[in-house]
Amino acid sequence: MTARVPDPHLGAWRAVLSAHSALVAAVETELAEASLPPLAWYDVLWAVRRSPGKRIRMADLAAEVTISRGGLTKLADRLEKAGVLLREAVEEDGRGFYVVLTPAGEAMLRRMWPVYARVLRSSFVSAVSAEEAEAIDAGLTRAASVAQQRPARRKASRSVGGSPR
Amino acid sequence: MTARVPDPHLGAWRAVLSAHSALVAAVETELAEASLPPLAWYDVLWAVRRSPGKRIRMADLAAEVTISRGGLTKLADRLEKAGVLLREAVEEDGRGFYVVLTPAGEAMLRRMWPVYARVLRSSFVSAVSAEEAEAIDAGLTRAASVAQQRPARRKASRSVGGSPR
DNA sequence: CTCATGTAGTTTCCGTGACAACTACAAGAG
DNA sequence: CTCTTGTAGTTGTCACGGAAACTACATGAG
Repeated sequence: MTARVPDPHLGAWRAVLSAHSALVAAVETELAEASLPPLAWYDVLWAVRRSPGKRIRMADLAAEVTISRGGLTKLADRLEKAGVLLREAVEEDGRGFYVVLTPAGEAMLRRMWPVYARVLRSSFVSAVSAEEAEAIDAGLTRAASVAQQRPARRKASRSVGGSPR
Repeated sequence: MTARVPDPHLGAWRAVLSAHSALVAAVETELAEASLPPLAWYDVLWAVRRSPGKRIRMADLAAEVTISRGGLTKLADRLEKAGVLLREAVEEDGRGFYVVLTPAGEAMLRRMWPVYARVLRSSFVSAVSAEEAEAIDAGLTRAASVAQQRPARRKASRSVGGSPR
């Protein structure tokens, strides 16, 4: 029953799981305490903000934030209702929309990032050395890309964070 | 208020997020293809199995698998209905239950692990060097433990001013 | 013993996301 | 053109999990 996964790797994988859940939970908690929206909103806003032209098609956005297209439609509905983004019809393609941020959306991003960053600094930066960070980045980026090759079928979870600017 | 997070750490955090989502998705896919239950079931079964005496209280189990108590009640209901676990009343405490595995539960675990392990080997072990694995384990385990200190709501955190106890 | 308070687990209600069916438009073949 | 097939996005349905109210039992003060 001990299917061979080397101990160091098994330990590393467990660490990934617990760091992920602990940090995401911490970020969500801090955002909620600051009366800010959940991390999912940040992911979407940030994905739009960093896209070329600061606009992005729904399907591409869904891929960016690793959510289903149907799920994104509803998430975007909420964001639009909150006034932080807009859907603009695409001239050349009558089926599609560009998602763009409103000024309120940009502002929201600027309010969320410091909270996110504070958690990262206090829990992640403080606990991980620069060398470890390099190793984590290198190893896990490779693993993620290998794992993504083989999405026999899909499913998803959360995505990336970064600094707005 | 440009909350700065060092680049290596930011990159590492992004890598954690994408590796987590890609690998979890891959495992879920493979489990589904093998007509096996989702990862959440594995987590529960495995947590029970590795507990001292191979039994564990509901609340402790909830903490182990990072799920709310209410959520665990329902998950355990499904598992129990599937015949893979049982709730045994605790003699000394009329409120509580021990969760224990049935033989079918042990068998389920033995069928699930090879699938899980296969994905880990093909996506994680193959992409991550032993040294990187060590660094990932060390760094992320530390980060997780630091992060876990804080997601709990502001309790009597008398960190300031007064003398402790 | 009795009462107040705390704890274990369950239940109710609600928000969210996956999946598949569906609508509208696009694009290439003939 | 027109037909077929493919793609973008939305909608309906469903399963799952969180939060808080709730029940039953435990425990310590008096």
